[in-house]
Amino acid sequence: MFEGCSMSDSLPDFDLDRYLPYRFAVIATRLSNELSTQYREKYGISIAEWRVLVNLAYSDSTSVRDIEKRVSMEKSKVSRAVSRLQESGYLTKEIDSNDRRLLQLELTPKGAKLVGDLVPLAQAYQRQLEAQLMDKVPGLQTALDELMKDADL
Amino acid sequence: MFEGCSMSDSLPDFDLDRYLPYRFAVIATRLSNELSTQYREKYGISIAEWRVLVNLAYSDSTSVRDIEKRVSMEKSKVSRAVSRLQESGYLTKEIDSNDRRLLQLELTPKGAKLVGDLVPLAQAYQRQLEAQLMDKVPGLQTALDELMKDADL
DNA sequence: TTGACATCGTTGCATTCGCAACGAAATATG
DNA sequence: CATATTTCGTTGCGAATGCAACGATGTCAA
Repeated sequence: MFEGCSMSDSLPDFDLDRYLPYRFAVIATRLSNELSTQYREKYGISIAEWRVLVNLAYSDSTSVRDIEKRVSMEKSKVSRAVSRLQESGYLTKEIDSNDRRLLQLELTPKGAKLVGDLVPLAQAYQRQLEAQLMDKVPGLQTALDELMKDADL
Repeated sequence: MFEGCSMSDSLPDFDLDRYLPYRFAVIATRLSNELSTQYREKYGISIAEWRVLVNLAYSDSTSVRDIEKRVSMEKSKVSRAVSRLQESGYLTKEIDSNDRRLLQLELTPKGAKLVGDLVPLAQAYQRQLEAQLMDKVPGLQTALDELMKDADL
């Protein structure tokens, strides 16, 4: 009841363990790291690069801007991830002929093969999380839906 | 059904929008930034520093190690945040007399006053999130409880 | 008691990050 | 048309990050 209050100075009550920004930060870091260590070691891919690859494979995003919005990553981060992936031969950059400011990104066969290797790892991890969460999955997902809603304003 | 499958190459089905590590990363970044811009501008405090302050105020953590575990931050990150806060006069560092490897961190009155200013901002943001989530809050929190469980293994 | 081992906090270093500024290209305005 | 404004992707730069190594201290066992 009087948690966080000492004798002389009185701080407002505050429950860090229920505080959502903090909880999300802790869990997000943990989930990202647990998985990314797996594919970093095997394939030398960073988290940013993973996101770019998956977006190219599973969404209509073809430009840096599209990915930036879809994944809410800084465009400089996307740009550098794309460059590294291109140097490694996982994707190609071409200038969009309709709007020459835009890039047309495309997975190479080598890139598609890499995604084919990476996705099963991700799926296995997702299943592991869902097994841990059990019946709490639907409630979690709908809450996440709500929080993702106005992500692109 | 056949999403993510093009004619020649066949990628495994994968739904990025339900993928938990990705969703947590996006939301966590968004929540942290929205709040931290508020107090960065007003008080010049970073996210790492905020977490150290709140832990000192609202938990029994007094050493760098305690905070490191509680908040799952790298110890170097904690160490540097602590140093900055000390330089600004928000906390004091003393060597633990029982175990001289440990630090005894303590908020100064100035630091306690800062926390008293910061926490209402955090609470207002929490209320805003809960208002958006409505009845989805309990389901979310129990799911987060589950995911935080083995955080300290 | 002594020496091997573990723990705590700091620091060096290479990498990554976010932000702002930039050139090129497209669009809007006059 | 001319030119002001906006958009896209890249890059420079200072700050932050993660990781390993380190000195200092504590613990454990021979």
